[in-house]
Amino acid sequence: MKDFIRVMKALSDPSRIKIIKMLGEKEMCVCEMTAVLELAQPTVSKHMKVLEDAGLVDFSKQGSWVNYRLVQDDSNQYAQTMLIHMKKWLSDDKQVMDVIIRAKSVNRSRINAA
Amino acid sequence: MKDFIRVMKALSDPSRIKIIKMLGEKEMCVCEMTAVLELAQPTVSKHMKVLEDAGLVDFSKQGSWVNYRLVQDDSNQYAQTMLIHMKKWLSDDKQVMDVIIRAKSVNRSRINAA
DNA sequence: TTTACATATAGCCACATGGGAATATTTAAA
DNA sequence: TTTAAATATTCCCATGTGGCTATATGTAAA
Repeated sequence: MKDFIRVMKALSDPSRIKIIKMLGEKEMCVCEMTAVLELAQPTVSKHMKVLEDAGLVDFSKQGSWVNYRLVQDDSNQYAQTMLIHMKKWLSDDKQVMDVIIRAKSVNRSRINAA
Repeated sequence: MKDFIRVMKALSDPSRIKIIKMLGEKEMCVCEMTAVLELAQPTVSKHMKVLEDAGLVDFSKQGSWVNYRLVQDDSNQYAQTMLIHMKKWLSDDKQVMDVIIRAKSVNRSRINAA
């Protein structure tokens, strides 16, 4: 029950939905998601922890960057099933389309250059 | 986005999950669910409104009783898909099994007889 | 060892939400 | 029209949560 509810709660927030949809397109670091979502960096970090605890995302470290990606393995049935649905769902949502477009052009090495 | 999140939020609470699982077995009125869940009646009514707004349940009135049931039609894709998963998911959960057993023996005409 | 950058954590605030008691509303029976 | 039962609504409280700023931690380059 708790595992299931953790997944449902994780998917109950617009910012986290946007993150899931962006990660469906490509791996991203926290600073890239922060730039695209226009949220404070700690806010994004907190969201990533919620998603990770739910079994929806994991990450690999690359220098000081943390690359987040959607979980691939089948260790959490609820998370995996929901991720499969999320591939199709909300793809035509205005807010989602907007962040995906901006995610495509974001560049981690230029974020703080402006 | 809002429709989707409404469904996720509706499924983010243990009491509402128990209600969904019970309604998967049979239609129930508010007084029956109140008895089985051991919650106050207004609490159950409020949960039912959340589930209804999410497109997960609807009801028919029978005298002063309100019979709630899982939505059957396909008007809300997210709700329908989740209900299909819920048929299988959490069926072996201890809390869920407990309420289902008690739901089977509850009798609306005897609830206030004790 | 500084310095700079990326990320995480801690602490705070406003608001959402699950719970209950009290009360209003609805419906049928007396 | 009372009366009684089922349900919905209102109001309140404690807790959870998304947002932020400030700060700590980690990592690599100078």
